[in-house]
Amino acid sequence: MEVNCLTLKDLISRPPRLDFAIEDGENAQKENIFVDRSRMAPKTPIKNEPIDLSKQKIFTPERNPITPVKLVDRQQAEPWTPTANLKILISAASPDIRDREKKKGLFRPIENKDDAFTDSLQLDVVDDSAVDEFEKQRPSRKQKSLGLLCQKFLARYPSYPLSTEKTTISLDEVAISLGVERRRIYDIVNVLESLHLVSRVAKNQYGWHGRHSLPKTLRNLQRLGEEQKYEEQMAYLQQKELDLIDYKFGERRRDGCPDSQDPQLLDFSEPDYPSSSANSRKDKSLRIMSQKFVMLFLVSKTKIVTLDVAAKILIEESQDTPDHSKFKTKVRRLYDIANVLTSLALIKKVHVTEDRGRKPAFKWIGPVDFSSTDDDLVDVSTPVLPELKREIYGHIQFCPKQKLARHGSFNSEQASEKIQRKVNSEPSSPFRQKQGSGGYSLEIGSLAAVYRQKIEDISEAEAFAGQSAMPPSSSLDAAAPLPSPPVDSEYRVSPLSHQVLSAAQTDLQALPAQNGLSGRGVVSLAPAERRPPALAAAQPLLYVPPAPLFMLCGGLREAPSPGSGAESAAEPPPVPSGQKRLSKEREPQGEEEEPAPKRHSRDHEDGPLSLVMPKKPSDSTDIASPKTSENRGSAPHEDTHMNGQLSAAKAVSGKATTNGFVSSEWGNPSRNTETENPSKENESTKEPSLPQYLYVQSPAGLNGFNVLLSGSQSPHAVGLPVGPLPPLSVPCMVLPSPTLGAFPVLYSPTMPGPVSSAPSPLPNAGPVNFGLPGLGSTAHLLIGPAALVNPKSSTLASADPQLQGPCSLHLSPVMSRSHGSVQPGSPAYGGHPASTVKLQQSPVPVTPKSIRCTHQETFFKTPGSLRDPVLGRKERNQSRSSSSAQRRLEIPSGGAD
DNA sequence: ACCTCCCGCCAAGAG
DNA sequence: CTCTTGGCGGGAGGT
Repeated sequence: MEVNCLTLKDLISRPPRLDFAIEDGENAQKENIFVDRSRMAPKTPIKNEPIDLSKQKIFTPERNPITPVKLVDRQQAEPWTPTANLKILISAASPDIRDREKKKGLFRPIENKDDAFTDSLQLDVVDDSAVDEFEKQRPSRKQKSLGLLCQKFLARYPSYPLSTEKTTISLDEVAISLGVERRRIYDIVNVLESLHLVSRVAKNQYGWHGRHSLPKTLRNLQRLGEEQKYEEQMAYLQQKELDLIDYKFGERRRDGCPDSQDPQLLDFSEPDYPSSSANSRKDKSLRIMSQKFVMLFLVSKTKIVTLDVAAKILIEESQDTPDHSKFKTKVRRLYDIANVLTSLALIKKVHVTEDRGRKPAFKWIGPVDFSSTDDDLVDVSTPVLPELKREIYGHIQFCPKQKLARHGSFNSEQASEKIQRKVNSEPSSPFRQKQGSGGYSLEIGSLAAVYRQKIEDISEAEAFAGQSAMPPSSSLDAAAPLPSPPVDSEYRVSPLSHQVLSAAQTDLQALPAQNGLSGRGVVSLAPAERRPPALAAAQPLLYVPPAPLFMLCGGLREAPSPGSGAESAAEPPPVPSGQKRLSKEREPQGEEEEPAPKRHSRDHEDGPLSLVMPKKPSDSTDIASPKTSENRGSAPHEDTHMNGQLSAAKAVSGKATTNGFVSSEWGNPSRNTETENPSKENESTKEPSLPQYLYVQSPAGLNGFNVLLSGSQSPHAVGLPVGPLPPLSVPCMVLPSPTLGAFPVLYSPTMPGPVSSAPSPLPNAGPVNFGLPGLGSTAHLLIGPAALVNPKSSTLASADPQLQGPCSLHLSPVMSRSHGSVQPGSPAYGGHPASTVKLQQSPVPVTPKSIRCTHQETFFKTPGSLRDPVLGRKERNQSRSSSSAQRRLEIPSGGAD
């Protein structure tokens, strides 16, 4: 509270101008802000007002000539955005944290400027030094870029929301929250919609689907692109001068595939997608352009598309007369689209040098192999949980024989076959074969083999329903949610002592499993029955389920909690306990996806491998009492699955029953940043500490799988109290050594028993969260691509789910390279898919957002409800009133509210 | 000078 | 008619 007061003061004291610029990172970003500054007073007051309000948000009422009222509305309480408040509080609470945050800012890549900016601002404010800085900091054009905005946007939602969750996106809210005009949001949403990441639900409302269907969508687009013969067109254009070519194109197009189809095409995957009516304005929509643009990449052998070629093709298709202005316009649009795609870590900027010179181009860095989709996998994995399918894909899991048997759907062989089939099949996609797929396939194949063996071995084992999913192309998508296996008990780990683990951290491999285990931790493969009751906290034990389980997944993103968006806004409620908050914050944002170039850069800084705890948004309360339930098993798989994730998050927040696992990491280093500050928060939360893992080399019974036990992370760092460890809470990871190579592992501490229905979003947690079915709620393994340790790549794996995904799967070299190549600065943080994280590096949880969850969720989720909240209404009204100015968003409320 | 692409006008669409 | 969407392109920041 005090902090808040201070903040206000500071703000007030500042020169008015500064205020504008500053605000939250969010606000800062607004285009409006700048505009306002320059124009404010003189020019259109009306329009400006809203803006001003938002910007000024409370702090500088006086300043605002225009809209004093709002100030009133806003309570004094909210000098800043909630997020800002949180940050402030945090910093006030801990100088260390503050420092860390600062560091982060420094580390952050350019893209993160916003965040950095925000952070710095806040910090500055606190410090008082600020003014100058403000001025300096005023958001640059880049800070206001669509790509950055998109990252923030993505950060609010889980890449792989639980199927059960329905996240709705209120454009108004988002715009407000992000501090931009709605128009900008349309641009983002349109592109996302083209990939079916979102779908329009109603006016001003979109539903968030996440990346679950991305592979499928891409596959469809690829197919369409092939049908359209885009590859040929591109090749043709590239060879010849665009100008000359044009007309030819037209001819070809007609022959080949009708453009008209395009709109339809869009529909393919999701129902929501309203088919666009034919020649309406919509035909030219950004959505369609986006799909076509993506198709070009998917069809291209080089995976590189130059904007001029893309523009040409688009113009052709649109049958517009190819005049120069049209071309220019197309290119502008392509940049818009490219920015969003870059934020999704699907493409990255490159330059192609040709005779003519350097041409702007983009390279596809997203998933290349879409072959394995959920469908098949579904069968394998889930007779039980149909729903999981979606969530699953991209993940490989092992299913206990029993379950399978139970369902009667198949036996181990079948399962393995399916997997392999999946992997191998798909002749249809050239890409996969071509690119990295080879490596990928191999891996999968080996995994499948392993899987099969395991299954056989397991006969006795307990069952848990596992789903085995192949990692589809999606693997690239970083954040695939792990299906958590629900359940139960089979795998338990007792917490390991930190010390022991710490040793491991440094060099996992150095420690033979045996060694490590012998002392404190024992790894035993035991069926559930066997598993001993909870161990004393001090002694860590690892039980390994008889069958190996595992695997990899894309990122985990669990919770879709909309909350992320709330970040700024959501935060409002004072954080009850610092701990809780922290834990929450850590949450990466969903965004995992995100893309965030920044992420990687940051990531490494702290954590070695990190675990990512999903934070659980809403249930902070729960958190407190972790229920370590050893037995969560009872829960249905679905539940478990969800729970697992949630639980993990909770656990984290909760203090991780375990030892502080929670704090340590956030897994997502890369996660972007997202929106606001979250990153800061997270960081603060995070610990620099190393990840502690105990590496056990293929313990007997594991068939070559290596087990990583997470050491506790230094809870202290986070400030989380180290609670008694719940007996089972030790997270562990089992990796097939040979096959997988080093993966970053993220694990979530055990979850508190109950899984809240509301999933917590782990936005950025890059790492994948696994729930081992056997484990019970307690043990969840998260593997974050970022987290993955790859000896080879020094780069940090970005937390990004997206990035991660690939990593975990072992992208083809090509892919990895490309990622690596990604410019750090570029928004495409995604760049390091391949990168394996060094152990030392822990992915830094980038996303602070987690904190908000609870509040946020509500905030975001129910737009309708949200709106009601004062702010929303006001804003709307205002905006509308201002409607004359058509679009200005009024952000007065400052989203924060 | 060229690449990028922010910004917001203003019209099509939706309700 | 009001409000939502979003095409469009001027013009400015970045290199």
